[in-house]
Amino acid sequence: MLAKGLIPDNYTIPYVLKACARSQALKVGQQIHAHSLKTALLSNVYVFNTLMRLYAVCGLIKAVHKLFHFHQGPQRDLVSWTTLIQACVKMGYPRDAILAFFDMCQANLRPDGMTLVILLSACSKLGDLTLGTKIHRYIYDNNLDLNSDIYVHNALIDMYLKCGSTRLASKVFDEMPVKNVVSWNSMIAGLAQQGKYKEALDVFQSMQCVGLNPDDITLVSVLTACANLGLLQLGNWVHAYIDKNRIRADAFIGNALIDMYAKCGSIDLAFTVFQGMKCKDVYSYTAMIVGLAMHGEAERALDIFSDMSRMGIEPDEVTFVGVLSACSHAGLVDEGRKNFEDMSRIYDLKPQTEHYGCMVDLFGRAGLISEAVELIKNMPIVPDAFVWGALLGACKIHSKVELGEIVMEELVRIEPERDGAYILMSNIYSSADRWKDALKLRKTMKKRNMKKTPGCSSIEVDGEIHEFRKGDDSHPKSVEIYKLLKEMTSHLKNYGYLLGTQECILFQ
DNA sequence: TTATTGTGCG
Repeated sequence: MLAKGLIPDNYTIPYVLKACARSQALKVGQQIHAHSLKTALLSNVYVFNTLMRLYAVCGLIKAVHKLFHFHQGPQRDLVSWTTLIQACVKMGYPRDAILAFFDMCQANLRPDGMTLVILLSACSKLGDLTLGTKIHRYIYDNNLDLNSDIYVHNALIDMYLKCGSTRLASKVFDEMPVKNVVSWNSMIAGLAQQGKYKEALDVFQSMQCVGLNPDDITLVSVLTACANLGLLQLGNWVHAYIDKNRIRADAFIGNALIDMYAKCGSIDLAFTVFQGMKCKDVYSYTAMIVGLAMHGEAERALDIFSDMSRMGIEPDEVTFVGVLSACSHAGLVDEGRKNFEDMSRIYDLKPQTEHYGCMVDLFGRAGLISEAVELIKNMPIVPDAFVWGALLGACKIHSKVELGEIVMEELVRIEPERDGAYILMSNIYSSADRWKDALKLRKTMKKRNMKKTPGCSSIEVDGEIHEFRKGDDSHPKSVEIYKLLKEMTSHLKNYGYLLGTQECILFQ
C-alpha cells in the first residue's frame, strides 16, 4: 500500500498497529509513529491507544509513559488509562499502576471491569490485602455489569489468595454464580502457591466431581502439589492424562513433571522428561540441578550446569542455590567456592542470604568453621535465620558448644517463636555430655511455653496418604508399625548402627 | 483499542 503511494488513514492504522503488537514488529510501529507526528493521526484516540499498546508489549515502558504524558494527543479515554495501568503491571511496576489509577480517578474517569481486573492483579503482585479489599468494596458498591463479572470474580480469587486470605478467596469462589476453568485454576494454583497442597488437591477433586476437565494450567498446579506431598502415583496419573488427552505439553508442564519426579524419588524419570524436552529454559535446568542435588548426585548436577551455559541459558539466583547446595552435600568445597565467586563475577548476580546459607553449610560440614564465621562477618547484607541455622548445624556436627551458644542467641533474637535453635542447641549439649545444660534449655522452652514441633513424615500407598508423627498411635495399623520399627532398629543395631540424639525421633 | 490462572529455592 505504501509502495503504491497510498496514505493509510485513521481506520487502517489501528489494524496495522494491532498486527504489529501481535508480532512485536516495533520498527513498523515506530515508522507509523514518526509518520503520525507529521500528520494529525495521533489525535485519533484509536491510533493513540494501539500505539501505546504496541510499546507496552515490546516492553518499552518509558515510551508508553512518554506517549501518554507528554504527547499532545487526543482526549485520553478509559482504554488509554487502562492500557497504561496494564503496561505498568506487566513490566513489574504494580505500585506505579496503582498511582496511575489514582490519577485516572482525578481525571474524573470511572474504572470498568477490565480496569478492575488489572488493578486486582496489581494488588496480587503487591500482596496488598487492604487495597485489594478496598477495590472489592468498590465493585460491590457500584454493581458492575454482568459481562465482566466472571473475570472480576476470578481476579478477586487470585488477589485474595496471593494476599494470604484463603478464607476470603473461598468466599468469593463459593458465592460465584458461574465458574469457569480459570476460577478453578485460580483456586488450585493459589492454594498450591501458599503451600496448602492438600487443600489444592481437594479443590482439584471437586473440580472433577462437577465434571469440568482440567487444562494444562490446572495440571501444572496439581503436579506442584504432588511434588511437595510426594504423591508419585497421582503424579504418574497426571503424566498419563497429559499424554492421553493431548494436553498442551509446554515448558511449564515439562518443568513441573521434572520437579514432581525428582521430589517423588524418581530421578531417572525426571531426567527422561528433561532430555525429551525440546525447549528447555532456566526453570528446566534449575529443577534438574536441584533434583540431582537432592539425590546426592552432585557431579551430575554440575554437569547439567555446564550444559546449561553451553546452551547459552543464563542461570539465575535459584539455579545457584541448587548448584551450591549440590556442592555442599557432596563436600565439594573448592567447586562451591568457585561457583559462589562466579555468581557475581560472571553472571552479575548478587548473592542473597540463601547463597550465604549454602556457603556456611558447605564450610561448616567440611569442618571449616572459622571460614564460615569469617564469611558471615563479611556479609554485605544482614544474615538471616537460614545463615545462622547453617552455622548452628555445623556446631552440632563438630561439637562446638561455645560458638553454638552465641549462634543460638542470634537465632532466638531473630525468630523467638521457633523451637529449632533450642532443640539443636540442646542436642549439641547432649552430644558433649553436658546433660545439665541440655535440661536447662528444655526447661527454658517450657517456661516460654514452647512445644517441640513433632517430627512428621508421610507416604502414599495405593493413592492414600498416610501421615505419621512422633508418638502418634492414631494410625489403624500403628501396633504393627511400631513392632516392625522395633525389629528394624534391632537389625540395624546388629549392623553397628547407632542412633544419635537427632535420629531418635521416630523410635522414642 | 484494554482483562484473570501455571514451573525451579537452603
